[in-house]
Amino acid sequence: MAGQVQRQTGVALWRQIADRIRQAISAGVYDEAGMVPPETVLALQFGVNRHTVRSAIAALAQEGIVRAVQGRGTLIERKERLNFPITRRTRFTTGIGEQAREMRGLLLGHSEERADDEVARWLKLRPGAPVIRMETVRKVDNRPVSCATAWFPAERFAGMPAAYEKTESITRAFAELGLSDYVRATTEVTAAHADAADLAALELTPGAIVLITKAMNTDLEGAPVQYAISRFSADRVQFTIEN
Amino acid sequence: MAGQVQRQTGVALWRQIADRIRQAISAGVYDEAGMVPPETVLALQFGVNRHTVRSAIAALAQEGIVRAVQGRGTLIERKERLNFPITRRTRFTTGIGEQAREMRGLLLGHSEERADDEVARWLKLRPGAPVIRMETVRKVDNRPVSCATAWFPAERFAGMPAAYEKTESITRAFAELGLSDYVRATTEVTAAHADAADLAALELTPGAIVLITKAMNTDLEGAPVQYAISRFSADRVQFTIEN
DNA sequence: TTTAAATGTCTATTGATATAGACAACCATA
DNA sequence: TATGGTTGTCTATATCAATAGACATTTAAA
Repeated sequence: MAGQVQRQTGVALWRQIADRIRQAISAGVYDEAGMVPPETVLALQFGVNRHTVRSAIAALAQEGIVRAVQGRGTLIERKERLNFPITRRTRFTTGIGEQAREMRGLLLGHSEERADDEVARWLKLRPGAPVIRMETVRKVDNRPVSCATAWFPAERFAGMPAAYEKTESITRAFAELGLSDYVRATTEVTAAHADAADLAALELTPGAIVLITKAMNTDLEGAPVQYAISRFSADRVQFTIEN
Repeated sequence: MAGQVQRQTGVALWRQIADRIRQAISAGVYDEAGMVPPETVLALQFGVNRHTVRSAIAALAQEGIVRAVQGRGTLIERKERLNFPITRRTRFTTGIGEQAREMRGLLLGHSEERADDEVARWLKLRPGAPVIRMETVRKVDNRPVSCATAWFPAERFAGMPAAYEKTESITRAFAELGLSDYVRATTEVTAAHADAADLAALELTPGAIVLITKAMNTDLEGAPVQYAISRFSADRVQFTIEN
């Protein structure tokens, strides 16, 4: 927690400080006390005014990460960061495992459309081939952790939206459609600032970071069955790649 | 490029716009013209004043990504985003492949110290066991793309810093020390805002995003030989996981 | 050589960000 | 029940960020 905060960078001090505190909480720096240091201490630490620290804490409170109690201090409410293993057998539903009590996928919308160049390349279709597109949000313990756009070959998986809405899981939806097993072929990972759609879907505060994956799943014969662009809240998620 | 820009988020509009334009350049959106759209067009697109766009472009010019020429327009100078495959045989040096002309690792500093709990857990040592720590920066075509802290078991790899400084590569340094082959066992990926150290080491502008990996390499018998925390400039890098 | 289109510069104004200080309200505990 | 430590609220001020408009300067092409 040594590095100082930076001015005139286009990123407000209160936001930089909020990010730093969030990270410290997540790293377990304040585990012993179970609360964040007093505002005056933080102000001294970061070399800013107490009011600036208060803005940062207000933002964290808005996210539900801390709760300030007058007279006592600022309590840590939540510090988890979910871990997603990325392997040949990556599945959202089972990947969570025992890290949470409940997980579900919600279908926001879907349509049948023609594959653009990117989708066609990943699904190994010709551009213009019919595909099913699904917009989904995945929630863990009722908190959204990722939103995704997924494409499926239309001929083979016409019933996908209905099956997903019923089962709330890609794995189970595939099973309903007769595909009992599939494997993760490729995953690309990048990061960016959350855009407006992310903020809404993931209930984030502006300036948040999202981890973005572009993933392709195939059946056991190697034929692509799904291409998906998923956006994960970087505060709530990390990936683990086991080779 | 549809999503609008967001106000009162602690991230200045000019910075959000700079990030968006940088990403668009990197994605090849402007490849045809070889230049960024006129300021007035961008202002309309983002729904902001032309002066705000100018601030964003000034920041990108400072990074050396674009060059504004009066009367002509804003030319794109540089648009790379390096791809790093993460596999069982992940190596920084060879992973770059033909994406660049030259790559080198620079040793910033090193020390022998005792393993803390985290390092001990990853290297499968007892806490307090002696380890070599190295701080490095990796450059591709003379531009820094990542900085890393790496730990090695001290008994086995005492000569690591010297070997790395000489060979500028982990793989070659291991070879010098008698380890001819190794494999990537685990990689964790997260993202965060760049901190002060990142900004300096990676020559970033404040507010930038870094992709963070925690990686463990083992020898062919499965014994850990290296644990490293690397921080990559998210603008310059993406990861690909092939399963 | 003219013209259109683009970036560069200047002034002025408004709102968000940050600092500064003072004091109120609340909590735990000595 | 005091007291010290903490968060909450208020006022005031300075600086940065963003908008608005006008006009100069440069380039490429008609």
